[in-house]
Amino acid sequence: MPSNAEAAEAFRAIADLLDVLGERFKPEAYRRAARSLDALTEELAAIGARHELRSIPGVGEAIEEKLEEFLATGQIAYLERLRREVPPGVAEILRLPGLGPKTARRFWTDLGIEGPAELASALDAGRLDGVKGFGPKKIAQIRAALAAAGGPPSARRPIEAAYPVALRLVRALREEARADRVEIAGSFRRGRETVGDLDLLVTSREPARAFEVFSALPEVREIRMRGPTKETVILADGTQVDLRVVDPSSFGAALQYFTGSKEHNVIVRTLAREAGLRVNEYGVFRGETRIAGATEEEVYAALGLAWIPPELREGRDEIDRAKAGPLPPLVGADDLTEELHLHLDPDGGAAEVDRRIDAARRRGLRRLGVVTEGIDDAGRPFRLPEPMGRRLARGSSGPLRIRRLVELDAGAGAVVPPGTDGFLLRPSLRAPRPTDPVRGAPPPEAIVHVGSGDAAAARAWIDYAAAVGAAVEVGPGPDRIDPTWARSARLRGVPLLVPTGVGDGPDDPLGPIALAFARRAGATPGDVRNAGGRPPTAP
DNA sequence: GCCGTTTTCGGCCCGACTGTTTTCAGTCG
Repeated sequence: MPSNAEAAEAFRAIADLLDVLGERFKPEAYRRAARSLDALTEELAAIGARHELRSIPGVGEAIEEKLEEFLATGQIAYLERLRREVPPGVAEILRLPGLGPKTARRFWTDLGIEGPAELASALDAGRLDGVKGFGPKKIAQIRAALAAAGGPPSARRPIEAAYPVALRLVRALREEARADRVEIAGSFRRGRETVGDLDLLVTSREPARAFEVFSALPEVREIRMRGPTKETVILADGTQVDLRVVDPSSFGAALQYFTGSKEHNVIVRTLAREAGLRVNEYGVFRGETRIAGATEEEVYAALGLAWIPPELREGRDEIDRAKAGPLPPLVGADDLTEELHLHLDPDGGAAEVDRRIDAARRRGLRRLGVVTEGIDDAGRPFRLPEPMGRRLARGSSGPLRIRRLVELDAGAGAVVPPGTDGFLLRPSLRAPRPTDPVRGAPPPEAIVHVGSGDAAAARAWIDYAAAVGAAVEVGPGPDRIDPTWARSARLRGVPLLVPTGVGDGPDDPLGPIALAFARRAGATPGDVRNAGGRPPTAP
């Protein structure tokens, strides 16, 4: 059965080919459908089985037919036909940076160039010299693009990988460039699991200085373009970063605009047009008069909308909900009053215990759950060294209570040892079987180490959690569930466990990203086990 | 190809930047 991602990929291929053929609006229609498929929280096949494909935004009569064909046969005849019509190399030229559909089409139809290799030899033979529209700089740009094409493609990376880089850039702009405000917009701000490029937005009384400092950062490998308000650079690891300097009076509008998503912004602008207004990155305008722009709140308010958290701006139903009034507040960092899954470094001794307890106090946590035995994060049997355990036992004081937790393998027939305050269950390292019992145990507080990669296992564990009243841990990495699964769990009434990252280093992405994922799943404090959400109950 | 308090036709976001131009086309986000 083809996956949602495979269907989206097929539609993007159709869009590229239609681009080359010079179609005006169809390519965007297919891309829009592809983005909708990526955003689905359900498998396409299930929607198809209910005959509800047309309910997907951007799917009309023609695309519905193609989806049904794809689900039934794994192929789309229309795509196969387009592929026969356009030489495969022409689509490859389209993917070179700086070369778009118009240019790829000209190469193909006017010059008979059907792929990157032919383009390279045409350049060497001087066949582009003197051709209208191809000056020396353009030709150099094409050569550079061809040379870079052999290298690694700049794919989207997991957000947790981009996190430390993004923080470094923000710090440099604040401290060295003395920018007044610095925000990361784009999919990073929306808490997407993967980010393509980074969009940085700053206000500064010295814009030139901001660009100077930014260009000179050691991470910057190449300056791709630079104008008076915008600069694009490529970092050493291939990440593209856009820096924009905006006026404080339009900072909110710019932040709204560059946070996206694209689908969200299209709906926002359509709404504005219906109200006789115009929205761009400088503000909300009635005629030539700007009526909002300094903050996001006033931009949304000018359109009759409550402010919408970035994590929800995906063009689903968030705008309809914001018309009706303020959205229920999503879980925030201050709502997390407990940590339920902390592993200490067993070699850290008393200092490690004290450091984590101090951090928990400073953060105002009421309960700190430390795994004292069971299985460590690498999957090995684990028991906290006795001196650390004793020090931990003396840690409860004031409003902070220390809890001793045990982490068990579901398949091991494990027994919950006496003297512990609760337990966490993780899928068996061998064969995940959600029905595997843990002898003599109350329901686990949470299921941890459930990844999103194996859909069948994730679904089975969410079912199990629903049956016994356990929470499921959300967060980055292959051992936690992603926002899509977290949303599905939440809608089934399964509470989420959100790691706090208490005591982690300042660049450690675990806490902030886990929180963003929970928010992306639409979780309010009541949906989160360690934010005072409902406690475990027997089945 | 999709969509509709501008619904069955006629729109479809729009501004920044680059390169090659002498006023603009193409690409990108």
